[in-house]
Amino acid sequence: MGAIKTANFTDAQNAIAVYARAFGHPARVAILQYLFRMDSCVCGEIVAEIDLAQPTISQHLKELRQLGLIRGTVDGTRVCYCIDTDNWARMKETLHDFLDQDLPKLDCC
Amino acid sequence: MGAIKTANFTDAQNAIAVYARAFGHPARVAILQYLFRMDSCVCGEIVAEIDLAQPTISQHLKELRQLGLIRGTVDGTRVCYCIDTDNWARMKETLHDFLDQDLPKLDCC
DNA sequence: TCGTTTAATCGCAATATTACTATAAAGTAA
DNA sequence: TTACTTTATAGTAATATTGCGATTAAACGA
Repeated sequence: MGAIKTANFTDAQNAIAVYARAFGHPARVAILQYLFRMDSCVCGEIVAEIDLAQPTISQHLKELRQLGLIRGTVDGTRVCYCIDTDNWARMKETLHDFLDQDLPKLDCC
Repeated sequence: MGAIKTANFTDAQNAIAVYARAFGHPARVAILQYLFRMDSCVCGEIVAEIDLAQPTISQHLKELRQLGLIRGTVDGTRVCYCIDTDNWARMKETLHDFLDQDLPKLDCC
């Protein structure tokens, strides 16, 4: 075992979990926050911003890229990264329905 | 290795990651959705709702309880679970600041 | 050309997570 | 009491994740 039994759950539930795992590591949170703060494409400086080895950060960037949350475009020897705003919005919509279900304060327990 | 280097990140970044990992498994998403749908305390039926072994679900419930997102109160041989609405709201606040940073559509890359 | 810079990939070790079976604990009901 | 129900815990195996050193790849500049 050790593998998630995705077949037992709905596509929507699995999608929420996949997005959540993207934010489940503080380095990826930090990368995304940095890209938002810069408000534009950022070439190279991400490794300098975060205190992890370059291959480790490269791996985190790859995960975010594969999920579509960021884009990377080659610029000479560098690679420029930025938030993919369309996919970010899509992700937000997916999580919004889940997070924003509010309840009147329960007093049953 | 294999352990997250939390010391390299801010408390806020780590908090976002911890909450996100709670939603990083579809079974925990399903449990929370069920509790929201029931709109009250739910005793016992969670195991019947989700196609995983009882100890596995008990483990997922424990994680959600330790994070404070749900409460469990003993009722005879059963345990009743419900959303902890106060902590749920706190969690939402933490994640909202992160998720709801919007950008004008970038065209730099 | 050759060296430099930058980022990705490979391969590995350490740790974490998921899921189960078996069992225990705690209450209920006969 | 004993049998039963319900949930938690212990222990374990399989898989996933994290992180890094070493290396590679690709583009640049002298």
